[in-house]
Amino acid sequence: MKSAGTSPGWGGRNDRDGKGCRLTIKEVSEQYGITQDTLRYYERAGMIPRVTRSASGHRDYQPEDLAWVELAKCLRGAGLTVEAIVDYVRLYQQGAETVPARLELLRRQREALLDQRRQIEAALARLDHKIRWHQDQAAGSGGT
Amino acid sequence: MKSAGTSPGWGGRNDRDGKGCRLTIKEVSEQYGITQDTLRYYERAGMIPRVTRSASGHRDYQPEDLAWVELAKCLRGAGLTVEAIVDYVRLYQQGAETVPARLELLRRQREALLDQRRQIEAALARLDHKIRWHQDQAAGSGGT
DNA sequence: ATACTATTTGGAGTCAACTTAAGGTCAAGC
DNA sequence: GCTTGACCTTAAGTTGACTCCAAATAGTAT
Repeated sequence: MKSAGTSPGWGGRNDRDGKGCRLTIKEVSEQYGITQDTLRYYERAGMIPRVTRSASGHRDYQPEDLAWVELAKCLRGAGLTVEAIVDYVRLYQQGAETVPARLELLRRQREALLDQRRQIEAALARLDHKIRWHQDQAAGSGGT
Repeated sequence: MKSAGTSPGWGGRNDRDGKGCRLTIKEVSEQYGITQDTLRYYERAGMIPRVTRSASGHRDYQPEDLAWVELAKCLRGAGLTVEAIVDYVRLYQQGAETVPARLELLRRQREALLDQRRQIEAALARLDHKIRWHQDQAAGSGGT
C-alpha cells in the first residue's frame, strides 16, 4: 500500500520516461531491510556491481541491480564473507572464461555452509537437551 | 600415540598425586583445536567458569572444566555470541533460582539458531542452483 | 530565489571476537 | 645457580563488517 509516487520531495520522480520500476536507495533500503549506508557499502566494497545512476548521479536501482542486492543479502545472511562475495562478483564481471574459477568458489562456499549447518545442528541438539533438563527442573520444583 | 608424560619440561607433571586425567592448557588446546590464547580469553571473558589451578597457578583442566570448554566451543561454532554464553554461565553460577531465566535464554538462542539455519538453507539452494548452471556452462562450451 | 529534504562522496568511528606483545613466575635439566 | 621452556597476567593491537559524519549537490515546493 505504499507504492511509489505520492510523497513530497521525491515522489513521482520515478518513471519519468515511462520505463517504470526503478527504485531509489531509500526504497530499496525499505524493501530489503538493509540500511542505505550498508547498500552503499556493499557497492563500494564490490559485493554488487556498480548500480545504475540517474543523470544527476543518484542511484537508480533497476531489476538487475535488485537481483544483485538480493543475492548479496542472502549470502551474507548465511555467513559468507564479504570477501568471498566480492571475489565472485569480480570473476563474474571478467566474463565466461572465469566459469571454472567461479564454480570452484561456489563449491568451496557450499562446503563451508554445509559445515556451518552441521555446527548449528550440534548446538541445537545441545540446546534442546538443556532446555528439556531445565523444563524438568522447573516442573519438579513445584511438586510436594 | 602422544598420551601424556614423556616430553621434557612439563612431562610427567600430571597425575602427580594419582588422580590422573588433568590437562595442561597446551593439551586442551591441541585436543579441542582452540589456541591457548583463546582458551584464556574464554575464561577471562566468563564464557567458562574459572578453571582449576595447580599450586603454582597454572591451569589444570579437570573433566568438569573440559565439559565447559567443549560446550563453549560448540555454541560459539554455531554462532552464539560470547555475550550470550557469558550470560548463561553467569546464571548457572547463581544457582537454581535462575532456572527460568536460563530457560528463556536457551529458548531465545534456539530460535536464533533455527533462523540462522533457515538462512543457510536459502543460501545453499542458491549456491546449488548456481553450481548447476556453471556446470552446464562448462560442459556446453566443450561441444562442436 | 529560497527553503527543505534526499542523496552523493570520502573518510573516520565502532563493535565483537579474537590475537599479539611485554614482562614476570616456576620447575626441571645441566 | 643458571638457562630453558611452558605458563602466567595485563594491556594493546588487529580484523571484518558495518555505521556514522561532514560537506557538497540535486530536485521539489513555496
